[in-house]
Amino acid sequence: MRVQGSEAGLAQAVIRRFNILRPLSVEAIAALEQAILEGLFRAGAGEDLTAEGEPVDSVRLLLSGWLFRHKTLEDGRRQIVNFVLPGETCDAYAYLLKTLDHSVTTATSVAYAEIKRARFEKLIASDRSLAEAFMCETLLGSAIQREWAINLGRRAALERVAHLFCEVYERLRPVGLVDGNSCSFPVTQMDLADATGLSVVHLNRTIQELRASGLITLRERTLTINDLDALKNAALVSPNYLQAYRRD
Amino acid sequence: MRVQGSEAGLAQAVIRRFNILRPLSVEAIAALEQAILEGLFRAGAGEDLTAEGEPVDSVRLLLSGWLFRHKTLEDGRRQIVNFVLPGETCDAYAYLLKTLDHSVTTATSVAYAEIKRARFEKLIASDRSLAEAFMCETLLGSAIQREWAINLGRRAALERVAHLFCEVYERLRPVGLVDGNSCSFPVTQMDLADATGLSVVHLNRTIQELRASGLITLRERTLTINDLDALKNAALVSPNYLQAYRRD
DNA sequence: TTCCGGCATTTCAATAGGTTAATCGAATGC
DNA sequence: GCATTCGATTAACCTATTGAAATGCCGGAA
Repeated sequence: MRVQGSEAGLAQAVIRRFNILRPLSVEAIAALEQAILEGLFRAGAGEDLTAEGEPVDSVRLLLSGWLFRHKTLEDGRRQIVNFVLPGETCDAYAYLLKTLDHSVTTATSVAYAEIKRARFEKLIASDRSLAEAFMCETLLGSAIQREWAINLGRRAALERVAHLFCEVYERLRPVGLVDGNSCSFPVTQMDLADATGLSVVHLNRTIQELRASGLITLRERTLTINDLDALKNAALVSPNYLQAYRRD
Repeated sequence: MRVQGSEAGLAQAVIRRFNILRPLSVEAIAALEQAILEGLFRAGAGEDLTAEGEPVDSVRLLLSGWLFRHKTLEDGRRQIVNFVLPGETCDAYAYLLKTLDHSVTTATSVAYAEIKRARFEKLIASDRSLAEAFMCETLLGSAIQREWAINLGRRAALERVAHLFCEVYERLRPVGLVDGNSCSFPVTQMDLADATGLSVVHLNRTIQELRASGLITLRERTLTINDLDALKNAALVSPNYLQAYRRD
């Protein structure tokens, strides 16, 4: 759905995030904002933005709401391979590949900006820092993806879930989407199970355990981390993979 | 170790691979080859090329041999998050991030080319296709990483191992490193366990099972896939994620 | 030749996590 | 108001995978 009317402020998460990745000049920010405002869209929860096997010809920037990147096996087993959180880029440069290897689906209702390939290439050609910021976005996505690999491959259930909570919290923080020690967490247990590679039943057991230990509160789609250090400890969080989110 | 003397042919895997990612002009190929020959190195098996937490200031192209990308938890649990195979790029653009989030270690003795950041940037600025090829390299790495996520999260032991075998075979094929239905597979069972998120014991059992079913032969560091279709079937291989390896 | 170390293999007991299915509450549609 | 659906929760049972430890194998060093 194409967005009508004034939407000032929507681009804030993106700009904030990009500014952390690379310090941007005033002109670069204006150019980015301009490109965003030219192609604003909204979608409801549970809609596919792109499906595995399709070609893509544009870049999307998520302004608000959450997306899932996921893949499904023939027999229906599904793995959410990553979340896309507000301010993050959906598929920078993906038009270079023939087709997408995974699907992207809205977890909530979302607002996003769509920048067509030609427009995007003009944009990054116009400013070096902007191009680098998009590149960082891609690299950071890869780093997160690798962390998910060790999460799925080597962490036990409790550690996995705890880790995911920590990661989401730390990814939301720099764009201003955490409120004290709470943040939105609009994900069903089924989705959470598919993100952590667990069964729904065991995921539920695991969440109970985290609740019982007092580390987190999770209700009404809101996650509260009662003791971040303790949670990170329980999750065996790696120190380096989200570094680029921090300013020097 | 800096390589001395004539090393013609070493760059073949890289050039072959890049040419598949993007058709390259004669000049681009020459420039790439030139850059490679300027910084040839070798290393023995088991050496760290870069360690987690270090900054990187160059791009590496693997000419021969295998590398592991891996991460380790505090208590020693290790996950190999990907292999780097001949012809593949180690860390294009990684100098944009502060530090590396994972370690890269040689699995075998290797030859690689190291291109310093400034040299690399000059190289990609000189030719659009070359820049795009490096970009594709990065994107393809991400796609593979996502496939590893579903492998670790949702495939059962036998499927996981079968999938890894298929993937490696398909990644080696386009650079000319498969011989009929065989390819080199210089990975100990311990490493393979760390790559598939299994214990060594269970990995061993799983390999026995694959052998017993006649799908593969694995001995003396050589993998033979007796029936590729059957193996892919057992692995529930996804159709799209390696697409870019194929020419149109 | 012998000793040694790295790797593969086997065994066996223990368990983390999966499967199935039933229940419950809240929200939604009619 | 009632039926329906969706998500969360619980229970009972089951099995895939782990962990520890011992054994065997092979190639290299002395």
